[in-house]
Amino acid sequence: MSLRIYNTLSGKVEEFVPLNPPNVLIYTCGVTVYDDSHVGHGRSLIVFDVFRRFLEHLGYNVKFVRNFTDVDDKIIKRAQEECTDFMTIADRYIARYYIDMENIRVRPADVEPRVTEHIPEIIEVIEKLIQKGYAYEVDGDVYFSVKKFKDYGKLSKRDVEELLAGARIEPSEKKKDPLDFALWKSAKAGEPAWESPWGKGRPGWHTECVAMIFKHLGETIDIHGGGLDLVFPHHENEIAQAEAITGKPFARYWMHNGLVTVGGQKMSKSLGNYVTLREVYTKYHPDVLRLLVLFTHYRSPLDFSWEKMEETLKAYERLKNAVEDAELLKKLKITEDTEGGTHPLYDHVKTFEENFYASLSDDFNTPEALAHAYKLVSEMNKVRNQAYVRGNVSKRELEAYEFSAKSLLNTMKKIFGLMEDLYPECEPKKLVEKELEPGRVLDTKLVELLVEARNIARKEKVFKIADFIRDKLKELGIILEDTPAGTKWKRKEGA
RNA sequence: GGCGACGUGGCCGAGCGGUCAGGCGGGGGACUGCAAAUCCCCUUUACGGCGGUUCGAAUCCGCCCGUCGCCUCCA
Repeated sequence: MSLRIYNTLSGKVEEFVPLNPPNVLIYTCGVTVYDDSHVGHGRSLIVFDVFRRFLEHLGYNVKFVRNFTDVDDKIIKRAQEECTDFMTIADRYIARYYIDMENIRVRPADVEPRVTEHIPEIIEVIEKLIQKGYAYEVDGDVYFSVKKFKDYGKLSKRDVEELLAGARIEPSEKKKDPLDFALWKSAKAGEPAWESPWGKGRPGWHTECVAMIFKHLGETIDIHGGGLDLVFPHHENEIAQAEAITGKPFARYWMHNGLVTVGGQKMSKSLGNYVTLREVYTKYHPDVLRLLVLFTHYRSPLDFSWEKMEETLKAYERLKNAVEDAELLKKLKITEDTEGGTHPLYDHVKTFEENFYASLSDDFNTPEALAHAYKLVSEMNKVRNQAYVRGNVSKRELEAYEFSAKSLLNTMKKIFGLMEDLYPECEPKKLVEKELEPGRVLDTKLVELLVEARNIARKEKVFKIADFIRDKLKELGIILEDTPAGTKWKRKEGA
């Protein structure tokens, strides 16, 4: 089945055909490391993390590059505020970024280049642009001449003349044309600077991605991604630089994720309406955030709220219960089969898997894919309910349920990165810097002991004691559920 | 002002020409000592408004109303 994705460049959903199959080259714009990442960054990171996993599932050999902008105005400003150098700030937030990524289960990219480690490559790009007549130097600054690049505006569908009308020009700048953008900024006192053919200075923002892509991926890549807010001017400027140099298409497909909003407004630092990833994953299991992101189509806006997190938590538990309860079902009395033939669940699994991937292939429709997963959950629950009501499970049912649970878990784990700590193949990674809540430090053996004591009380019909134990454990973050197959206990995932 | 999105049932959120979304919530019932989980039924003749195209439109076209994003750093 072919993959179809929306290409911002054409404004249409197109069939995805890599330049050199089975290789796929992807680049996404990473973060500027001047502060902690928030949910808006998280969404973009999660979306492309899952998309990459899906491409790998399709059999592509993916090379994924995601950069760090580790020198820029905001980093320098932050350093000045803290009376330190910009590199200290950048290093700190890169370290914190990695902690965030581990916690929200975003896999590292294959290459994660830093701007400060690519200064020679950036200078090379700028030199080529000057040679080709697309850039000019003024007093140590270098600007790209937008009017020289005839395709300017093709990504963001903007008209140069119209842009010109609304353009404003900073009085301090020396550009010849208001639309021109800085490739190289001459050094100001106290700011980081590197030697260049134009004197000491530092790179402008838009050139880094071009230089890094040329170095790590090549002149034409398959997919370039990022947040919708990067379309203009950042990505437009990248195209201008890269294509001015090579004369070849820079990226064949441009993918942009919708923005995260809060109360309908864009989540951003400047508005102060942001929620850091750290805040989210210390309150909720990381899967809940992932699921929240995947429950909305990647191109639509996603309005974040804690209420929605709470709703998503419930939805997550429904998914997880279905998988986990295979274990519980096993504890019921197992009877011999009374019916022959294959259990209907096998068909539902097949349908689920087919539809799940079909949805993802249709412009990466994760909400629709999830809907198919929940249909399987529903079918599994019916089987489970019947078994519970009867108080026994047939071998045939059990096998079908286990097969379904396995399919669901494997798919969710592999593609969506969910439930990674359920039946881990190796030791689960500890959530870094996750604050230990009371429920988390309770010893498993001690909980089991209390559950056992409570069940003795239940047998003796001393419900006061039984309920007391259940209530108190709940306060400590342990949830008890009595089922025909015994008492199930779990740690609370939520706040 | 220009460009681009979007407005779906109580809420969230897919679908984008004709048969299903899905999640969350609310009500009733089954099961249970109770709770939880799960199942069944209901909440559901949903698609911003007004016209038009069509045998048929939430889906296509036009106009209007409303919300948001980009146009400056931004995932």
